[in-house]
Amino acid sequence: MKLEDALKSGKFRSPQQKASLNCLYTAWWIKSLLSKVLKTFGLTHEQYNVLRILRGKHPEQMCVRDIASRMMEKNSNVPRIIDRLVAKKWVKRSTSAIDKRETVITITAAGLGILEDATKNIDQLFDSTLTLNEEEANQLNNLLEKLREKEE
Amino acid sequence: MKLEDALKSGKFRSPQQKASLNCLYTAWWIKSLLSKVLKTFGLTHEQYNVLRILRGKHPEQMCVRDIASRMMEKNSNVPRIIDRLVAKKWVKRSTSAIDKRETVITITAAGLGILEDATKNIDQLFDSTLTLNEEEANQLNNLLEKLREKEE
DNA sequence: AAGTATTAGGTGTATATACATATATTTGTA
DNA sequence: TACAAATATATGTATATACACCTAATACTT
Repeated sequence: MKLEDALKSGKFRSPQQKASLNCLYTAWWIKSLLSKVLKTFGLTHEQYNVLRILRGKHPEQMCVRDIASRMMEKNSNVPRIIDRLVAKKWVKRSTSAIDKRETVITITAAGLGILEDATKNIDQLFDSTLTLNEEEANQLNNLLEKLREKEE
Repeated sequence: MKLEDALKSGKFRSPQQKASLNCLYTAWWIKSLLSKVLKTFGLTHEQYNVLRILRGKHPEQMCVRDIASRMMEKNSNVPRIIDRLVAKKWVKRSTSAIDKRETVITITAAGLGILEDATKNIDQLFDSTLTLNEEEANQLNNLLEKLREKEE
């Protein structure tokens, strides 16, 4: 669907402005797809992101700050997301012995299990829904990274 | 910045998967840029979106449903966003005479004023920060629309 | 070593998303 | 016409974002 139709609006100031809005809309669209699957596992997008980050280092633990620095949305309130994951017993929280300010987080076996199941479903959905071929995906990645070139 | 650096992660399952994440991250990045400017005007991203939609039809009024259908994030809770805009006197809310179920919204002169000021600032920021040329922006638009091809 | 600055994480608040449900009004139909 | 179904919006709840501020622990400075 063209962005004009999605937003019922025909006017954009420039292709560059349209590209920004298109990117925002596409991200919303992808998130909706994701959430539809994650919901069946009792996960939110952000909780899923934290679990994936933890699996990346497993069996090592990670402190809250390390997790936060790997989050997509850099303002995520990681302690609160971890609250929910602890409640569901998908991660464990404990205080670091070396630096008592630090909270260290470990993903549990149950957490690894739900992550694997959810990931399998998401991968399937994405493979069947996202229609870019490899070359187009590479092009898109390059353009997005160019767009963000003046990143602080 | 490459996505790998932004997320401190080197592993993606495929260029397609990376493209999805890249899109989510870029959207977050664009939103942050936007919010930085909007904040100085006491506006949020969504409030700004509603004001722009209203200006598009001004001096006509719009009902809540019409506004909602033009929002980027289709699950936006438009009545609540309008609450905040009414409180700041940037829009007026009244009941439709024809269909008393409908609430019709009009942007005020103050609303148009703040919108113009904010838009001027945003356009400047974007023109100076987003580095794609016209051809690249068009390419990006095409790829994003292709990505969403299987849109319901 | 004492006192200050910095750092890590937790907590509070306003606004938003996502979604379920409630209420008022209108439409359609027997 | 009366009543059921549909529609428009508002409201409630859990979770998230964005950001300010608080507390405890560590590091730095003199």
